[in-house]
Amino acid sequence: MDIGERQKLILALVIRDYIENAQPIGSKTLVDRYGLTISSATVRNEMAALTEAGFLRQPHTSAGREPTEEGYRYFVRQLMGQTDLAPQTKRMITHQFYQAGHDVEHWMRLAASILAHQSQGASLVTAPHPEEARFKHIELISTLGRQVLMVLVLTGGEIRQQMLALAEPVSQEVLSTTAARLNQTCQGLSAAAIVSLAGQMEALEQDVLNLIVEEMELSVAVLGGEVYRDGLSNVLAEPEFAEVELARRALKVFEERTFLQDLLTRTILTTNVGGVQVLIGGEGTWEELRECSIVLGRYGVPGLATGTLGVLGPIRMSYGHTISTVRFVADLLSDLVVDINLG
Amino acid sequence: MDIGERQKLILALVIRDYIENAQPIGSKTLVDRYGLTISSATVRNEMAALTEAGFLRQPHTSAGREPTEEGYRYFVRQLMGQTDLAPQTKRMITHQFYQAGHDVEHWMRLAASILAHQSQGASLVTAPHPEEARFKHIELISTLGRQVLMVLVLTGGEIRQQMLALAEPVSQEVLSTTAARLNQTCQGLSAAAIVSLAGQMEALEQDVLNLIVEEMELSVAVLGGEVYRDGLSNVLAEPEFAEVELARRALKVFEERTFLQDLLTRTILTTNVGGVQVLIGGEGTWEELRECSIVLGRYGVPGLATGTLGVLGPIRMSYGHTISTVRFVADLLSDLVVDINLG
DNA sequence: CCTTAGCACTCTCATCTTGAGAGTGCTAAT
DNA sequence: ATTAGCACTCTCAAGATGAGAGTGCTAAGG
Repeated sequence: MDIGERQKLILALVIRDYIENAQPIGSKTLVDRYGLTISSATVRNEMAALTEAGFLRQPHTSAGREPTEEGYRYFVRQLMGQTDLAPQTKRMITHQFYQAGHDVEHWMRLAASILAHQSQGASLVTAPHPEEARFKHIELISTLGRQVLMVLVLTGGEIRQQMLALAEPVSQEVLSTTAARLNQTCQGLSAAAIVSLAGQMEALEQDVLNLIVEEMELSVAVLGGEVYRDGLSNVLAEPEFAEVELARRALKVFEERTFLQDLLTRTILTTNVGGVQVLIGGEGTWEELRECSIVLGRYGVPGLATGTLGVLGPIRMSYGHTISTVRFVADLLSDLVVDINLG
Repeated sequence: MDIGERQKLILALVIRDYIENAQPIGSKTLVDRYGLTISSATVRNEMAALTEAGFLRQPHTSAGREPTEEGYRYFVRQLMGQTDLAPQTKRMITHQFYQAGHDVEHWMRLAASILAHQSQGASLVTAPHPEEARFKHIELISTLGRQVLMVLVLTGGEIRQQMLALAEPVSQEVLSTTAARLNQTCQGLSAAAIVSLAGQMEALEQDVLNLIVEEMELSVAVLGGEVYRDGLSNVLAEPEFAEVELARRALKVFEERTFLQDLLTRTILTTNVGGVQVLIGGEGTWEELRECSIVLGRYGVPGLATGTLGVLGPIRMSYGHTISTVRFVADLLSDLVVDINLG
């Protein structure tokens, strides 16, 4: 699918204009608006070729041209080139993270907020979780009664808490010694290894062990933890969602865990940490996202803990800026994961 | 503001019809549709009186009547009567909670999901947090390096985690003994009491103490913890939000923490646990919510830990069902808080 | 052979007109 | 007090119309 230099220029201009104005543009307007030194008739010919090639489209016989999904893909892959955030923007973002302290929850919210704000789209961030969970520390805390609170810390810094109902009340002392014993026994073990320890323990320890394994397995699930979202209302401001039904479907996708699960598992696997993937117009797979594009990134330390972050916007989004932002925030979050694990 | 019996009947019918059809209704249609034994002319007269009284309104000279905000308020307070969920619905909801185990995060998500689904609106649930935080337990866990993870458990079952950066590395053993000492010293104390302990400790303990106090104070803030949302896309399906700009503003309200903070602090204080409050059309205070109503409830155990839950929908929402649902789910969550604390 | 001026043609969109339908308020009769 | 009857008002959907934007094609020029 090779096209000439002049056609590339025209395609880029059409896309750039469409991203800004959300309206098809014709040959004459294009020449006038961007001061081209060729005539509109020439542009018309080139546009006809680009339409033939599947990069442009006419909504109706006598409107201008607008980019097709294929056109956007070509643009993002071949024409756009690497962009980077303005140093000033980077400083501002870094500063905000610096002020946020060391609370993971806080970082997640901040990341979602920054992504949403910078891209004027809806953002999504998943908490970092280990690709393979390993035991680090457990704590058992008695509440009033037979309920025990288990706090489980995994390598990668993830914390999971769960209630455990005992058959009969147990003192905090017994709980503490049990926890201490388990901390020693299970240190650094994987879920599978812990399972193999079963059978050689008394009832209380056995119960706790089962719960530990359960939580460790949940933790490895792609969408086990919390999902942080922001800027959902941004997408409603875009003119392509003037039709509410379209907006509703796009939002619904972002809201439902089952859908996100699907989306993330299918794309995450092919994305490396630090890499960014762009899904344009649902890529033929997701009907509900036909009017949307998604920029997904991954952060963290492979083998230790990773998370996903992304932005959803109209197809007509500003890819350069969004991709740079996702990449930059992903790098910052990766640093966080390193901090938690290595000080 | 007293109105006759027949007027009450007509007002109730208009509201009931408007909730169902989202369209103004005229005298003749009302008589036909509900098989009234009085003539349309009589209904016209009564409607004129209700309009005079401020309960009904005509969008334009020759449309039917629709309820005003004042009309809804009168309806909710005087006309509606107590409603309750169908036993079958209750069983279904209880069953779902029963299956969800004992994980607070899970309960919150489930509550939001059920509220959204039952009311066909957007729901919101805040995690339970103490009205006055008291120290219960602390745990210090060394990560690789000088970073220490502090896990703080408060009365009411709330757990807060925070990173602490030390000047120099400290072994897990030292951390454990420090934690043990603090657990003894601070047991059951309030933030204020812990502050007064300062000054008589070594550097490490002092650092941890400061962090504890900070977290305890955050915990008492109305919106300290996570906010769980669901069903945002539901409101977009309502015909009153065909105008996207309206929908966008309503969603934005639900999204921004600052706004929620405001909303909750102003209304929570006047709501008892188990009580339900209804805000209709922004109540003159919230311009962005002019097209919306909010049903807010509170759950938990006063003095121990409480949380808020609510539903946002169009003014034209089914108040009876929504209120019953909020009340029922609030009761279930209250049981959860009791469970956590009393086993 | 590539480029471009000129032109006839097409299609949308905003604006206007028009008539049916729904609803109202008033008056007079029951 | 209630209601039938009626003249009147206003909205809304369905055509009608014309300006504007854009296209493709042809033929002329470098």
